[in-house]
Parts: sequence; C-alpha cells; structure tokens
Amino acid sequence: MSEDDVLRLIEQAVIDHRLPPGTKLKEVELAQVFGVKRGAIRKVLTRLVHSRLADQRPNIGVTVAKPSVKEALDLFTARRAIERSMLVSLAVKITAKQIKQLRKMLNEELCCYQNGDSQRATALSVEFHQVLASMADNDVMTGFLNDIIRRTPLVILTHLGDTGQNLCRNQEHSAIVDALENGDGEKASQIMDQHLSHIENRIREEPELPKSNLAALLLKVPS
Amino acid sequence: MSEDDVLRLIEQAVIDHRLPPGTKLKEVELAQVFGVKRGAIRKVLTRLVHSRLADQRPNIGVTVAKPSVKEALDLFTARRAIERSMLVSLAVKITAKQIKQLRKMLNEELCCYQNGDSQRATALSVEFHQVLASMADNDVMTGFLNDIIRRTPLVILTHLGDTGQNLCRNQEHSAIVDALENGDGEKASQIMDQHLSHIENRIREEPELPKSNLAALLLKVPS
DNA sequence: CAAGTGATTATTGTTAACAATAATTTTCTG
DNA sequence: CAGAAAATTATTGTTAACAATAATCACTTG
Repeated sequence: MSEDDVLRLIEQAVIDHRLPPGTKLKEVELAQVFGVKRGAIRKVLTRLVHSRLADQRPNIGVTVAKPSVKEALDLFTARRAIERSMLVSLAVKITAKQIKQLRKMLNEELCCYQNGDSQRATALSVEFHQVLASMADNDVMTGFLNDIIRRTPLVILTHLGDTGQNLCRNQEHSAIVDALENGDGEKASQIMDQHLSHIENRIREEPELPKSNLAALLLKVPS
Repeated sequence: MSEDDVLRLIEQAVIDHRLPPGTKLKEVELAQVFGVKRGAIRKVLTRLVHSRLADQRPNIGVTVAKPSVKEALDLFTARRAIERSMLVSLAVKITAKQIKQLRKMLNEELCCYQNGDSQRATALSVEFHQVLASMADNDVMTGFLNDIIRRTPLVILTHLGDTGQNLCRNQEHSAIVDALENGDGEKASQIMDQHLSHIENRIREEPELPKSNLAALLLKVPS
C-alpha cells in the first residue's frame, strides 16, 4: 500500500467523521493497520499536519484537528474571495463547450440525488467547484481552493454535526452557470456568495468529544 | 543550529538570489554546511518543496524552483483577490489607532529609504502587507498571503532579474491607508490592484541558468 | 482515601547503517 | 577517436535499533 493511499484513507476517514476531532493518531498502530513502516506513517502525518487536518505537539503526537468556529468562518470568507475572483475572470472567457460540460455535470448530480446515490451526488457537487477552478486556469488559486475544500468537511462536521453534509444546492450551481453563460461574472459571484453563506450561516457552537478505535474505523468502507 | 534556522537561511539565500533557480540542494553537503544530521536537512527540504520554493524529483533530488511566467502571473492574480477581500472587510472596522500604526510604519520605511537602508525599507514594505493582513484578522487568508509573499521574490528574480527588487511604492501604500481611513474599501482595493499591477506588468520572459557553490554562498551574510 | 512519588510502559524522536537508484568515470571496441 | 558497455562513485531512500520524552500504573504515606 502506497504512501498516497494511506494518506487518502486517513483523510477520507476524517471526512466521513469516523475519526472524530481530537482522535490521537499513533504511529505504530497506524503502521500495523496499513501494513507499512513507521517512517511512511510519519511522512503521511507530516502532510496531514501541514494541510491543517491534524495538529502536532512535540513529543506528544498528532491528533485530528478541532477547528474553531473562527477558523470555520475564516475558511468560508477566504473561499468566497477566491471563488469570486475566479468567476469574474472565467465569465469573460468561458466557452460554449465548457458551459455544456458544466450543465452535464449538474444534470448527472441531480440524477444521482434522485436515485438516492447521495454520496456520489455530494462528490459531484464538490467537483463542480473544482471544475470551475480548473476552467479559471489559475494554479495558485486552484491550490488554495483545494486546501479549503479539503478542510471544509471537518469544520462542518465539528460545528454542524452530521446534518451539515450535502449542503450544496444544485439549483444554485445551475444559476451560477446561467450567469457565466451570460458573461455576468458579478452576478455569478453574488450567487456564489449567497450559496456559500447558506452554509456558513448555519455554523454554530458545539464541540464534540470522541473515543478512538482506529483499526476497525480506518479500513471500513463507507457503505 | 535548529531546523527552523536552517530553513530560514536557505529561504533567505533563495530570496537574495545567492541560490539561483535550478541549483541542486544536496543533502549531505547541506548537512555538513550547517553542521546538522542529514535527517534534519531532509525535513527542511520537504518543507521547502511544499512551499513551492523547490522542486523534488524522486531519486534525483530537490532543486531551487524555476517558476514559469504563468505561475508568476497566477501568483499576482491570487494576491489581488486576497488583498482585495481583506481590504474590503478591514475598511469597515479599522480603528484610528490602527491607522496611526500604519502611518508610523510608512514613515519609518520612507526614512530608511532616504537614509540609504534600502534593505530594511524593503522589509518594512513587505511587512506593511502582512500587518494589513493581521488587522483583517482572517487566519486562512493571512496564511495564503504569507505563502504568496514567500514565493514572490523568486518569481520576480526569475523574470525581472535584479532590477525587480524594491518594487513597492511608499506613495501607493500611503494612498491605501488614506482610503481605509475614509472607510472606502473599494477604493483601497483599486489602489492595491494598480499597485500590484505595476509589478506584474513588468514580468517578461527571461530564463536564467546558474552554477552552484553552496557552502560559501549559504553562509555569506548579504552585506 | 487523596495526593504525591517512583517505577514501568508506551510513544515519539534521532541516528547510523544499509539498500536502491542515478550520475560519472573508465574501459573496451569498431 | 566516437560511442557503447561496464564498473565505479555519488546521491537519495529506507529501516531497524536506540534515545528521549510523556503517559500510566503501583505504591507509599499522611
């Protein structure tokens, strides 16, 4: 099992809240679980910490991050700034072909949702934002947005609980594409702002404290 | 010598263009230069790579990054988006005391420049942007901006050469503070946009190929 | 029993030796 | 001598053993 695989599995376990905030990530235990050497786990944990999905305290270890409410709000504000800028620049250069691609994605997402495959619908919903970013063609901002997207599920989980999942409205995404097609970047930005505010406004105080199983949790596939 | 010290010295060597883009950073050599173990250098290099100041190719090694022109332009576009957002939110909440602090900084920068201490003037000029960010009080965006600020000297060096240093105009910084004082975030943003465009527009094609000395270069203090 | 104290265990951090790979030099051959 | 093949060297990557630190437990004592 490769290093990237291990990272992906742990990240997914955090996103699926099978590893609640505060859970300690022990090196030897993880090494045994994934059948890799401790050095590999160490590198993975370093990456996790750098992406702010985990905290590290010297000589103590790394734990799944517990983002504060402020961090959650900062995250959404940053996201608005970045997506706004990308939409404005994209609106003046988007092609008919790209519009078509976006509409196709939205349609597929809707189908999945109606067919009850909400997990795939959510994935497509996230991918919508990433595809917009790739079309805006700014690698720096795309990188920042990916950072934010990676961190967002954790803050939603921490402050909204399970009810916070699947918050993107297909309808709003659709309106953004409409605005882009009309070359109206300002309007697209406004819709995006509202879209993100829908989520942001629901964030409230509520810490959650966990227990830890690690072995079983990490390898379980979310059905 | 601590790990952070080593990182700082190498970063500074890149910024001062004593380590030109493409220079190979050999682990054992660096370890000897700084008198630390190879493992420590390894961790430092990992951090350098993650901050995009260096590239890594498996089994070959890490080299000082050679940012492309597109990367440079993307960097400035992202910076505009972030600083704009921060200025807009800061304009409606900045205090008289903070205005005073900013004016004091600008004054000091001007003095340094007139006294010929251009190095300190440049440092203050950079710090101006960072202080604005801390006042805007968004940790996520502050982090992104710091990433950008760390990468900017390298792209300027690569594409403008030595003449590109010290590009921030004290006068423009001053105008931004004026706009903030009037609570006009939009105007402050416009000035900032122009300010950054002054730099961005000068970027042109021009690769630079280096040789490498490492030992002498890294420890030399820029007089 | 509560609180401290020392011993034990568990966990993270470091290092030196080894392995694997890439770069270089040497040697061979037409 | 040019070019390819082989041998050598240099460099990065991995690992297992050890060291240092923190957490836990058992024990004593007031």
